[in-house]
Amino acid sequence: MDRYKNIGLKLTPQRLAILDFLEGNTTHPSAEEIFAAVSDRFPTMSFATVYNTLETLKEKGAVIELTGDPRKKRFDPNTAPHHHLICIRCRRIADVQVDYKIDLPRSSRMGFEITGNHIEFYGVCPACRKGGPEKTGSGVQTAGEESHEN
Amino acid sequence: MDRYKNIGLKLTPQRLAILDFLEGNTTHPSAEEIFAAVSDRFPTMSFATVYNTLETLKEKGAVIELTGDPRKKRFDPNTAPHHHLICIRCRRIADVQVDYKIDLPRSSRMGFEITGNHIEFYGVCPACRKGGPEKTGSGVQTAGEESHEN
DNA sequence: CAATTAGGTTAGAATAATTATAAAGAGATG
DNA sequence: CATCTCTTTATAATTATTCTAACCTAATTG
Repeated sequence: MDRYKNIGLKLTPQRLAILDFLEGNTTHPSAEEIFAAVSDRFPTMSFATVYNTLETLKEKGAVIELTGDPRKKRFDPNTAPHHHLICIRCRRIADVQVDYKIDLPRSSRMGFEITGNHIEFYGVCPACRKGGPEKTGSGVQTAGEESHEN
Repeated sequence: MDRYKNIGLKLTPQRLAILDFLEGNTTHPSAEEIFAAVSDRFPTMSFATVYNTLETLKEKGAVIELTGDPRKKRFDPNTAPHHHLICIRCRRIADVQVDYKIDLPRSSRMGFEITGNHIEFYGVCPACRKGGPEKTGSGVQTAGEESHEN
């Protein structure tokens, strides 16, 4: 929690509650899940505060907003460079700590100034493999991607 | 267009109009943009038809649904394996045809059965570099990712 | 050709997620 | 204490997407 003291952020009780829930959390929660968890111990919490706080934290670089789940925003308190493994059935997201050196050749940059990259691995998680969860259907961003496999 | 004849799909005028708009389109349009473009030439087009058709095409593997824009769904008629370069300001998405061999070591797969992967490169597009477009703010999925750079 | 069936399309309602607004609160400063 | 700034809250509004029910169309059958 110390890491938040010096980012020029007023640490209100609500923000602390959110930060406390996020700290060390590897489930990549959505705004909804954060709201649910935090309003338990903090019944006056408002949904707007969750979004406001997340937006602020994002600007300060204390959390990262994830893509990969087209249905809702998800947030990751782990701001160190890492990639993700996404279940195409239930949308569960796991961390991938493997470090890849991927460079986009200048000739392919289309004039963009590159600031970073992120790899999404797709797959079926153990639970879904046994006909488990599967709350979500619609496989996203998977077709044709198999050939990247080895 | 021939590629669509044999995927077991009834080629109605509406579907043809959508397919025609998508064909060779590299702008990764959203449902909204597709609707706007197609209802020009086809004023009776309904939004539901756009979503229905895209969902059907996705199931048939004729288009890919993209992640990378948290605000809306986007679709890519290019189903060959490729990656994307995303402007963190205006959310424009460009194709990256470079082929990367990235493999997730078995020890990092968390029991997932891997089906594919997708790299998102982040950057600032030429237009936004000159204080151009920038319709969107909120940089997504960029913090900490710089260190993947070379 | 009338009746039937199987999608497909449409308009509009309904949902879900997110964002905006306006009023109230809390803390710091002069 | 008055003022200022920022935060929080409740609620309304917006946006994107999905659902529903009625309608349409083409193919099929009798």
